[in-house]
Amino acid sequence: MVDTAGLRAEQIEKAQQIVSSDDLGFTEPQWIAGVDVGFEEQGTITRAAIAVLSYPALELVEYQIARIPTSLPYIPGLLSFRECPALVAAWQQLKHKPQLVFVDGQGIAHPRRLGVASHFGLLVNVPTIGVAKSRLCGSHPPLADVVGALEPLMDKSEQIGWVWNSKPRCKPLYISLGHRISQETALSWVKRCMRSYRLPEPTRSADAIASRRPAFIRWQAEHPS
DNA sequence: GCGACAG
DNA sequence: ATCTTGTCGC
Repeated sequence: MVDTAGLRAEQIEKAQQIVSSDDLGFTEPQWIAGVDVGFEEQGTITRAAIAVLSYPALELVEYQIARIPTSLPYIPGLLSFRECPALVAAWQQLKHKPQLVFVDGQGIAHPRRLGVASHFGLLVNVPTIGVAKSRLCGSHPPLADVVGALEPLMDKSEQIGWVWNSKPRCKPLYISLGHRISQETALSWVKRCMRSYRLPEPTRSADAIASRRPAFIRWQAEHPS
């Protein structure tokens, strides 16, 4: 089975290494990436995808896919151990190394402050932001029913992220710093990468590729190579 | 003890 | 996450 106690202990140690202040290494990034995973063969194969977009144009300039045997089932709180191996493999295939990465999942908005965005950022030493579609832990005041409504995501008295209405009539986004970025800066970069959809472009592109959405299949057909 | 629980 | 058609609302 899985040594969950050991993995949780590992998270507590690695969380100590997370840098929660701005250490971006850039003024204006040239490339921003989105990473996400999908599955094949009843989940036995994990398919990781990384979409590198130019900034500020937000156009896809490169993407890489890595397929790895799934080593762990999905266990709330231990998602990074299931997804990081494939994500790191895809990262190593990149020709264009992005200066900032958006990860589909939580950053420090995690029981032990090491969500997949933080764990991945630490493994490849790159600034990361966690953009999740639902909540893992923490609480927040009711969100006003208007676009742009924002509330801090709290755990006890500590702010671990933000809950933000990115689009009308859509569930909010749970945004938290992953690594080498402050929570304020993380939120500002998510806002700067929005293009009228619920999810920011880097995340949307990565999801389209990882899950083989029609949008990506079409893009692929139009771009020979 | 009971419920909650990223993807 | 993944399996999937139509359908409701802007």
